[in-house]
Amino acid sequence: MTHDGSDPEKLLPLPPVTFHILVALSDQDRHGYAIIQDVTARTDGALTIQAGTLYRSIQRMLEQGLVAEKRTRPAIGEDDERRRYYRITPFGRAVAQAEARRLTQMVKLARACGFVPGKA
Amino acid sequence: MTHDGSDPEKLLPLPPVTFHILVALSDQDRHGYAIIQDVTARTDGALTIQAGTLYRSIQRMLEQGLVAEKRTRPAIGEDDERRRYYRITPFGRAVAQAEARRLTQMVKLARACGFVPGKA
DNA sequence: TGACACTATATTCCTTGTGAATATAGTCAG
DNA sequence: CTGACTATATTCACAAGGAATATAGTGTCA
Repeated sequence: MTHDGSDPEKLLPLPPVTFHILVALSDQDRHGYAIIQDVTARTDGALTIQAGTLYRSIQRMLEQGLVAEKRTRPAIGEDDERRRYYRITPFGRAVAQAEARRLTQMVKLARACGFVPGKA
Repeated sequence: MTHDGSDPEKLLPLPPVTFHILVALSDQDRHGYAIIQDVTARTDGALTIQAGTLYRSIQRMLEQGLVAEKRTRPAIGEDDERRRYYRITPFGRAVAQAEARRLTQMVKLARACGFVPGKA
Protein backbone atom coordinates (compact mmCIF):
# COMPACT_ATOMS: atom_id res chain seq x y z
CA MET A 1 0.00 0.00 0.00
CA THR A 2 2.00 2.89 -1.29
CA HIS A 3 -1.08 5.09 -1.11
CA ASP A 4 -0.59 8.41 0.61
CA GLY A 5 -4.11 8.27 1.99
CA SER A 6 -4.15 11.98 2.60
CA ASP A 7 -5.37 14.30 -0.14
CA PRO A 8 -7.52 12.91 -2.95
CA GLU A 9 -6.94 16.11 -4.93
CA LYS A 10 -3.31 15.19 -5.48
CA LEU A 11 -4.29 12.42 -7.88
CA LEU A 12 -6.33 14.73 -10.12
CA PRO A 13 -6.98 14.86 -12.97
CA LEU A 14 -7.66 11.13 -12.90
CA PRO A 15 -6.78 9.21 -16.08
CA PRO A 16 -10.10 8.48 -17.86
CA VAL A 17 -9.63 4.72 -17.65
CA THR A 18 -8.98 4.91 -13.90
CA PHE A 19 -12.22 6.81 -13.38
CA HIS A 20 -14.19 4.30 -15.43
CA ILE A 21 -12.76 1.44 -13.37
CA LEU A 22 -13.87 3.15 -10.16
CA VAL A 23 -17.34 3.63 -11.63
CA ALA A 24 -17.48 -0.07 -12.54
CA LEU A 25 -16.59 -1.01 -8.96
CA SER A 26 -18.93 1.51 -7.33
CA ASP A 27 -21.91 -0.82 -6.96
CA GLN A 28 -20.23 -4.22 -6.72
CA ASP A 29 -16.90 -6.01 -6.63
CA ARG A 30 -15.72 -7.32 -9.98
CA HIS A 31 -12.81 -9.15 -11.56
CA GLY A 32 -10.74 -7.61 -14.35
CA TYR A 33 -12.54 -9.03 -17.33
CA ALA A 34 -15.92 -8.12 -15.85
CA ILE A 35 -14.71 -4.52 -15.45
CA ILE A 36 -13.89 -4.35 -19.15
CA GLN A 37 -17.36 -5.57 -20.04
CA ASP A 38 -19.04 -3.24 -17.56
CA VAL A 39 -17.29 -0.19 -18.98
CA THR A 40 -18.27 -1.16 -22.51
CA ALA A 41 -21.87 -1.59 -21.36
CA ARG A 42 -22.09 1.66 -19.39
CA THR A 43 -20.66 3.68 -22.26
CA ASP A 44 -22.78 1.92 -24.90
CA GLY A 45 -19.64 0.66 -26.59
CA ALA A 46 -18.17 4.14 -26.89
CA LEU A 47 -15.20 3.14 -24.75
CA THR A 48 -13.50 -0.23 -24.86
CA ILE A 49 -10.73 -0.64 -22.33
CA GLN A 50 -7.88 -2.68 -23.78
CA ALA A 51 -6.75 -5.65 -21.71
CA GLY A 52 -3.22 -4.31 -21.35
CA THR A 53 -4.47 -0.94 -20.18
CA LEU A 54 -6.83 -2.54 -17.66
CA TYR A 55 -4.35 -4.74 -15.87
CA ARG A 56 -1.68 -2.08 -15.67
CA SER A 57 -4.23 0.44 -14.42
CA ILE A 58 -5.40 -2.02 -11.74
CA GLN A 59 -1.78 -2.56 -10.67
CA ARG A 60 -1.27 1.17 -10.32
CA MET A 61 -4.55 1.61 -8.48
CA LEU A 62 -3.65 -1.12 -6.00
CA GLU A 63 -0.41 0.71 -5.21
CA GLN A 64 -2.29 3.99 -4.82
CA GLY A 65 -4.81 2.37 -2.52
CA LEU A 66 -7.79 3.16 -4.76
CA VAL A 67 -8.79 -0.49 -4.96
CA ALA A 68 -7.96 -3.67 -3.04
CA GLU A 69 -7.99 -7.31 -3.95
CA LYS A 70 -10.69 -9.45 -2.40
CA ARG A 71 -9.90 -12.66 -0.56
CA THR A 72 -13.37 -14.13 -0.44
CA ARG A 73 -14.42 -16.21 -3.43
CA PRO A 74 -17.90 -16.69 -4.93
CA ALA A 75 -19.87 -19.91 -4.37
CA ILE A 76 -17.80 -22.96 -5.22
CA GLY A 77 -19.96 -23.76 -8.21
CA GLU A 78 -19.90 -20.34 -9.91
CA ASP A 79 -16.25 -19.63 -9.28
CA ASP A 80 -13.54 -19.36 -11.89
CA GLU A 81 -10.18 -19.86 -10.22
CA ARG A 82 -8.41 -17.58 -12.68
CA ARG A 83 -10.45 -14.59 -11.61
CA ARG A 84 -9.09 -11.93 -9.29
CA TYR A 85 -11.74 -9.80 -7.64
CA TYR A 86 -11.32 -6.14 -6.73
CA ARG A 87 -13.25 -3.74 -4.56
CA ILE A 88 -13.15 0.04 -4.29
CA THR A 89 -11.62 1.38 -1.07
CA PRO A 90 -12.99 4.34 0.95
CA PHE A 91 -10.02 6.34 -0.34
CA GLY A 92 -10.84 5.27 -3.89
CA ARG A 93 -14.40 6.48 -3.39
CA ALA A 94 -13.13 9.82 -2.07
CA VAL A 95 -10.86 10.23 -5.10
CA ALA A 96 -13.71 9.34 -7.46
CA GLN A 97 -15.90 11.96 -5.80
CA ALA A 98 -13.13 14.56 -6.14
CA GLU A 99 -12.75 13.70 -9.81
CA ALA A 100 -16.52 13.90 -10.28
CA ARG A 101 -16.44 17.43 -8.84
CA ARG A 102 -13.62 18.34 -11.20
CA LEU A 103 -15.55 16.97 -14.18
CA THR A 104 -18.60 18.94 -13.09
CA GLN A 105 -16.48 22.10 -13.09
CA MET A 106 -15.23 21.28 -16.57
CA VAL A 107 -18.79 20.94 -17.82
CA LYS A 108 -19.66 24.23 -16.17
CA LEU A 109 -16.73 25.86 -17.98
CA ALA A 110 -17.85 24.30 -21.24
CA ARG A 111 -21.38 25.64 -20.72
CA ALA A 112 -20.09 29.12 -19.92
CA CYS A 113 -18.37 29.36 -23.28
CA GLY A 114 -21.07 27.86 -25.45
CA PHE A 115 -19.58 24.41 -26.00
CA VAL A 116 -22.77 22.78 -24.69
CA PRO A 117 -26.24 23.32 -26.16
CA GLY A 118 -27.79 22.66 -22.71
CA LYS A 119 -29.11 25.30 -20.30
CA ALA A 120 -27.12 28.44 -19.43
CA MET B 1 -2.30 21.28 -41.55
CA THR B 2 -2.14 17.59 -40.80
CA HIS B 3 -5.68 17.73 -39.44
CA ASP B 4 -8.02 15.10 -40.77
CA GLY B 5 -10.94 17.50 -40.57
CA SER B 6 -13.43 14.69 -40.59
CA ASP B 7 -14.54 13.18 -37.30
CA PRO B 8 -14.09 15.16 -34.07
CA GLU B 9 -14.79 11.99 -32.05
CA LYS B 10 -11.48 10.49 -33.15
CA LEU B 11 -9.57 12.93 -30.97
CA LEU B 12 -11.45 11.99 -27.79
CA PRO B 13 -10.84 11.86 -24.95
CA LEU B 14 -9.13 15.22 -25.27
CA PRO B 15 -6.10 15.77 -23.01
CA PRO B 16 -7.23 18.07 -20.16
CA VAL B 17 -4.78 20.81 -21.07
CA THR B 18 -5.95 20.79 -24.70
CA PHE B 19 -9.55 21.27 -23.60
CA HIS B 20 -8.61 24.16 -21.29
CA ILE B 21 -6.74 25.84 -24.13
CA LEU B 22 -9.82 25.60 -26.35
CA VAL B 23 -11.92 27.07 -23.55
CA ALA B 24 -9.47 29.95 -23.19
CA LEU B 25 -9.72 30.69 -26.92
CA SER B 26 -13.51 30.31 -27.09
CA ASP B 27 -14.35 33.97 -26.55
CA GLN B 28 -11.27 35.69 -27.92
CA ASP B 29 -7.91 35.14 -29.59
CA ARG B 30 -4.96 35.02 -27.24
CA HIS B 31 -1.22 34.53 -27.25
CA GLY B 32 0.42 31.67 -25.32
CA TYR B 33 1.23 33.46 -22.12
CA ALA B 34 -2.26 34.95 -21.97
CA ILE B 35 -3.72 31.45 -22.31
CA ILE B 36 -1.77 30.29 -19.27
CA GLN B 37 -3.10 33.19 -17.23
CA ASP B 38 -6.65 32.68 -18.48
CA VAL B 39 -6.68 29.02 -17.47
CA THR B 40 -5.37 29.88 -14.01
CA ALA B 41 -8.08 32.53 -13.66
CA ARG B 42 -10.96 30.38 -14.90
CA THR B 43 -10.02 27.50 -12.61
CA ASP B 44 -9.40 29.78 -9.61
CA GLY B 45 -5.79 28.67 -9.50
CA ALA B 46 -6.69 24.98 -9.35
CA LEU B 47 -4.88 24.34 -12.63
CA THR B 48 -1.66 26.02 -13.70
CA ILE B 49 -0.50 25.05 -17.16
CA GLN B 50 3.26 24.78 -17.29
CA ALA B 51 4.99 26.76 -20.02
CA GLY B 52 6.51 23.68 -21.62
CA THR B 53 3.19 21.89 -21.69
CA LEU B 54 1.47 24.90 -23.24
CA TYR B 55 3.79 25.43 -26.15
CA ARG B 56 4.00 21.76 -27.02
CA SER B 57 0.24 21.45 -26.78
CA ILE B 58 -0.21 24.45 -29.07
CA GLN B 59 2.21 22.93 -31.57
CA ARG B 60 0.21 19.69 -31.60
CA MET B 61 -3.09 21.56 -31.86
CA LEU B 62 -1.83 23.54 -34.86
CA GLU B 63 -1.00 20.28 -36.63
CA GLN B 64 -4.40 18.84 -35.76
CA GLY B 65 -6.14 21.96 -37.03
CA LEU B 66 -7.76 22.77 -33.69
CA VAL B 67 -6.21 26.22 -33.61
CA ALA B 68 -4.53 28.52 -36.14
CA GLU B 69 -2.02 31.30 -35.81
CA LYS B 70 -3.25 34.81 -36.41
CA ARG B 71 -1.55 37.11 -38.87
CA THR B 72 -3.13 40.35 -37.79
CA ARG B 73 -1.42 42.21 -34.96
CA PRO B 74 -2.95 44.45 -32.29
CA ALA B 75 -2.63 48.22 -32.49
CA ILE B 76 0.96 49.30 -33.01
CA GLY B 77 1.14 50.81 -29.56
CA GLU B 78 -0.17 47.86 -27.53
CA ASP B 79 1.71 45.20 -29.45
CA ASP B 80 4.48 42.99 -28.11
CA GLU B 81 6.43 41.62 -31.05
CA ARG B 82 7.29 38.43 -29.22
CA ARG B 83 3.67 37.42 -28.93
CA ARG B 84 2.11 34.84 -31.21
CA TYR B 85 -1.67 34.95 -31.32
CA TYR B 86 -3.91 31.94 -31.78
CA ARG B 87 -7.56 31.51 -32.63
CA ILE B 88 -9.83 28.49 -32.40
CA THR B 89 -10.87 26.97 -35.75
CA PRO B 90 -14.39 25.73 -36.59
CA PHE B 91 -12.98 22.20 -36.35
CA GLY B 92 -11.49 23.01 -32.94
CA ARG B 93 -14.88 24.24 -31.79
CA ALA B 94 -16.52 21.03 -33.03
CA VAL B 95 -13.96 18.94 -31.16
CA ALA B 96 -14.47 20.99 -27.99
CA GLN B 97 -18.22 20.44 -28.24
CA ALA B 98 -17.70 16.70 -28.68
CA GLU B 99 -15.44 16.64 -25.63
CA ALA B 100 -18.00 18.64 -23.66
CA ARG B 101 -20.60 16.02 -24.50
CA ARG B 102 -18.24 13.27 -23.37
CA LEU B 103 -17.58 15.10 -20.08
CA THR B 104 -21.32 15.48 -19.59
CA GLN B 105 -21.71 11.72 -20.00
CA MET B 106 -18.95 11.15 -17.45
CA VAL B 107 -20.75 13.36 -14.94
CA LYS B 108 -23.97 11.49 -15.64
CA LEU B 109 -22.17 8.20 -14.93
CA ALA B 110 -20.74 9.66 -11.74
CA ARG B 111 -24.21 10.76 -10.62
CA ALA B 112 -25.68 7.34 -11.37
CA CYS B 113 -23.29 5.67 -8.96
CA GLY B 114 -23.41 8.17 -6.14
CA PHE B 115 -20.11 9.95 -6.74
CA VAL B 116 -21.88 13.30 -6.87
CA PRO B 117 -24.08 14.73 -4.09
CA GLY B 118 -26.12 16.64 -6.71
CA LYS B 119 -29.56 15.69 -8.01
CA ALA B 120 -30.34 12.05 -8.96
C1' DT C 1 -11.13 -32.41 -36.15
C1' DG C 2 -9.81 -28.20 -36.90
C1' DA C 3 -10.61 -23.28 -36.83
C1' DC C 4 -12.40 -19.67 -34.42
C1' DA C 5 -14.46 -17.10 -30.56
C1' DC C 6 -14.77 -16.28 -25.65
C1' DT C 7 -13.06 -15.98 -20.88
C1' DA C 8 -9.15 -14.41 -18.05
C1' DT C 9 -4.79 -12.52 -16.80
C1' DA C 10 -0.39 -10.59 -18.09
C1' DT C 11 3.74 -8.61 -20.58
C1' DT C 12 6.20 -5.98 -24.19
C1' DC C 13 6.72 -2.21 -27.54
C1' DC C 14 5.67 2.28 -28.98
C1' DT C 15 3.53 6.79 -28.90
C1' DT C 16 1.51 10.63 -26.54
C1' DG C 17 0.88 13.92 -22.82
C1' DT C 18 2.65 16.30 -18.84
C1' DG C 19 5.65 18.33 -15.19
C1' DA C 20 10.04 20.18 -14.05
C1' DA C 21 13.88 22.40 -15.29
C1' DT C 22 16.44 25.24 -18.15
C1' DA C 23 17.52 28.83 -21.91
C1' DT C 24 16.95 33.32 -23.95
C1' DA C 25 15.74 37.98 -23.64
C1' DG C 26 13.41 42.24 -22.80
C1' DT C 27 10.99 45.31 -19.18
C1' DC C 28 10.20 47.20 -14.79
C1' DA C 29 10.41 47.88 -9.63
C1' DG C 30 12.94 48.17 -5.43
C1' DC D 1 21.81 45.19 -9.71
C1' DT D 2 18.89 41.83 -8.29
C1' DG D 3 14.80 39.78 -8.68
C1' DA D 4 10.06 39.45 -10.65
C1' DC D 5 7.33 39.54 -14.75
C1' DT D 6 6.43 38.86 -19.74
C1' DA D 7 7.04 35.64 -23.63
C1' DT D 8 8.46 31.71 -26.27
C1' DA D 9 10.92 27.41 -26.63
C1' DT D 10 13.68 23.06 -25.76
C1' DT D 11 15.22 19.04 -23.11
C1' DC D 12 14.70 15.23 -19.82
C1' DA D 13 12.12 11.93 -17.53
C1' DC D 14 7.90 9.78 -16.23
C1' DA D 15 2.95 8.40 -16.72
C1' DA D 16 -0.77 6.60 -19.41
C1' DG D 17 -2.77 4.15 -23.11
C1' DG D 18 -3.29 1.38 -27.73
C1' DA D 19 -1.82 -2.61 -30.18
C1' DA D 20 0.10 -6.81 -30.26
C1' DT D 21 1.38 -11.01 -28.26
C1' DA D 22 1.50 -14.99 -24.78
C1' DT D 23 -0.79 -18.52 -22.13
C1' DA D 24 -4.59 -21.49 -21.35
C1' DG D 25 -9.06 -23.47 -20.64
C1' DT D 26 -13.88 -23.68 -22.60
C1' DG D 27 -17.32 -23.67 -26.04
C1' DT D 28 -19.21 -23.49 -30.94
C1' DC D 29 -19.73 -24.70 -35.48
C1' DA D 30 -18.91 -26.61 -39.87
